[in-house]
Amino acid sequence: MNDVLGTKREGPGAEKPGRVTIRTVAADAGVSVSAVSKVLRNAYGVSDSLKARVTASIEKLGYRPNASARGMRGRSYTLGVLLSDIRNPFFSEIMAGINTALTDTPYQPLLGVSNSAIGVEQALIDAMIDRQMDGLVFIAPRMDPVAIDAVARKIPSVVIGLHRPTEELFDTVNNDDVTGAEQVVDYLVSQGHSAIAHMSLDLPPDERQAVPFQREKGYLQAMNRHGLARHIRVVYAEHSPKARQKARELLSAPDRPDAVFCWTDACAFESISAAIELGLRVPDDVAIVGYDNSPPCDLAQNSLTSVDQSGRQLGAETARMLMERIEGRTRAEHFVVEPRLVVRGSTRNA
Amino acid sequence: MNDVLGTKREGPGAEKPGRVTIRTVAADAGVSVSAVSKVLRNAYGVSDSLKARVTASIEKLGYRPNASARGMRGRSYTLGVLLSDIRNPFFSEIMAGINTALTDTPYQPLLGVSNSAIGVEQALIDAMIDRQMDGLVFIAPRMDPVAIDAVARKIPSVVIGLHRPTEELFDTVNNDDVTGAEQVVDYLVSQGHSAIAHMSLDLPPDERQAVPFQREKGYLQAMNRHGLARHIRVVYAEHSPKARQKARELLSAPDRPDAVFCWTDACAFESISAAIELGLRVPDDVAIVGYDNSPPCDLAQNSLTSVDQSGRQLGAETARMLMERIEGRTRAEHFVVEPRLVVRGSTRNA
DNA sequence: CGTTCTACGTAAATCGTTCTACATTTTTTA
DNA sequence: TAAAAAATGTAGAACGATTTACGTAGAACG
Repeated sequence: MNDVLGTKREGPGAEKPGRVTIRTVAADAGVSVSAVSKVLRNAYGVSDSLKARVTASIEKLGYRPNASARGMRGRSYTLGVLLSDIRNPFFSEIMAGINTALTDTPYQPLLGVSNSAIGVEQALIDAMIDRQMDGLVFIAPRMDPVAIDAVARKIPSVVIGLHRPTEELFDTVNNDDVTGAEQVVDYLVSQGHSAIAHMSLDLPPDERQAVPFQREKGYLQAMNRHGLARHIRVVYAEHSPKARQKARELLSAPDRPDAVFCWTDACAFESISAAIELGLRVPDDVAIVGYDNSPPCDLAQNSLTSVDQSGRQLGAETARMLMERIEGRTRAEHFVVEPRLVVRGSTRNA
Repeated sequence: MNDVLGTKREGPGAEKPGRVTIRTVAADAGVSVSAVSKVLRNAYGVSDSLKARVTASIEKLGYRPNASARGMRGRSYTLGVLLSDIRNPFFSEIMAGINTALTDTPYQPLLGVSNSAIGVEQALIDAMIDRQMDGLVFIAPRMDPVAIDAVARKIPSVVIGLHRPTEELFDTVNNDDVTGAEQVVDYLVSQGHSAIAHMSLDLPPDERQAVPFQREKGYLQAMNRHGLARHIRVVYAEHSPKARQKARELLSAPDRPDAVFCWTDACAFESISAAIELGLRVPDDVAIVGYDNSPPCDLAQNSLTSVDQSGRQLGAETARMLMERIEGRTRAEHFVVEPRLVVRGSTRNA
């Protein structure tokens, strides 16, 4: 009922059975807790002999620092990754790049999935800040850019898929979407197409920095440059199920385009599906192009011509930049990779 | 240089500017820190008036509890989800189910991605334990089942995709893979097929509880039941790129099967690709069946007959079970959902 | 030989919660 | 109306690390 002898810690060296903490290590190595902490953090003022002793004890006891305790004092060594759509196979390439770049660093990436729901996205960010994450990666966020500013003011952030070349609050990582889209149109024109339609994402009109808008911009520029202004036709659709319906409408219209440039692979797969359902041959009746060059492009049933933007590289750069920011860099960096068109059967007969 | 007035906390109510903690709230509401904590945890002994006052202050100040600090004392309200393969679209259905079930609970799921690498998987688990996660979800883990036992002894765990009906240390969530596989074979036989091959995953021979093994078992049972023992043929392949090669070999052999049952959709998509590359028609020359009924099955270019196991439901059940376990349930629960065959064009002409 | 640096260690405060053990009402019961 | 029980609130000790401020040897210096 009352304090039985032994209920409370008995002297500085004692501890609960089974639980290995920094004091267990200190006791085992015969040094102070602070000394162990120094070794853990590679801090200044540690002799080789002390370091060796402590390291041996850590190894022997299988000690692992408690991340919550660390989080209370500063670093949690955890990076939050905000994934707007787990279904997008391109994003998994990015993740692979991030994971690889973080191997052998003390940082651990943990993902939150928002499914493009803005409310969820904000809640997820709050949850990550509550959890003392050291930094945040946004992958193709849907939320209000102003809200991102607010977050970046609180915590080091890198955003993938948002064009803000003069942003100072956070770093950005992108491919050159305008150029990529132009490449697509240039190529289709070179193949003899002229009635080239574009399928984009249904976005609020103020999101000029968003990826779909940039791709649309490249499409429009190139169409105009080729003197195809009268063939310009942009269709807006939401995500997958709706995209197929829109594609069906587009492809069954009397003035059907002879090529469709879809803003993302997923949309292109839906378009191929719609074409097949309508009895159209790809590419003979209609050529189809996607964006991201995600793994399914390579399947023969898709054989989708697409724009490659090297997700792994983007991911790796992102991880590097975020770590730099956490270590203290304050000037923003904006990384842009050049996209590259990969031609496959959806635009050309084998 | 030395302690300037104001450097240290001045009395219990003072705090660093900008940082809203539980004491800020307590000061604002004119109550004790413990009282606020009680309100936060819905603990016993709080009057309505006190609760109202505290809630108002929390709202007004925009206070959010620090998860690290909570983690130090017990709950971190974070659930770790171990995803063995982020590319698998079926897993994203599971995630959607988990997310939905966790909305309006205090728990936040965070994902770790292992890409089926066993070393990474173990490291990820350690990282999650270091971060004081309240519970763990394993989605189709590849690691040694004995290692899972060790983890489950430390932290409440639910495992999806591991058949252990008598396990007491953790809960499991599955569909009945044996039945599902039997349904596939039964259906193919009813459609007149007999030379039905099976593509499975290349696994160490001791993993009897793993999903691919269960599906193979169902395949074998059904084949035998139909008197098709001499047609039994199982091909083992690793993940995607290798699977296509194996499928190509299988389908270009002189004794080519007239139907292929693939252990998972991804494998089936690769098989369709291989068939097309070889100039074979699906389903006329070869019928193909997958497992999981993931979203791409529905695309016309795949039109893949597949076994549905309702990922959303599995995910929701998982979340429920894990929360129960965290709240104290110790008896294991093993949830099994009945699979259901969804017939599409890959086995039947439209 | 006394003084000043370094290099190496340590003690103790601190981070923001939770939660046990009381203290103080208020209500119920006898 | 006194005693017991229930309801409500508080003080303060954890939790496990980091980090500041210092103490103590030697080494280097004049």
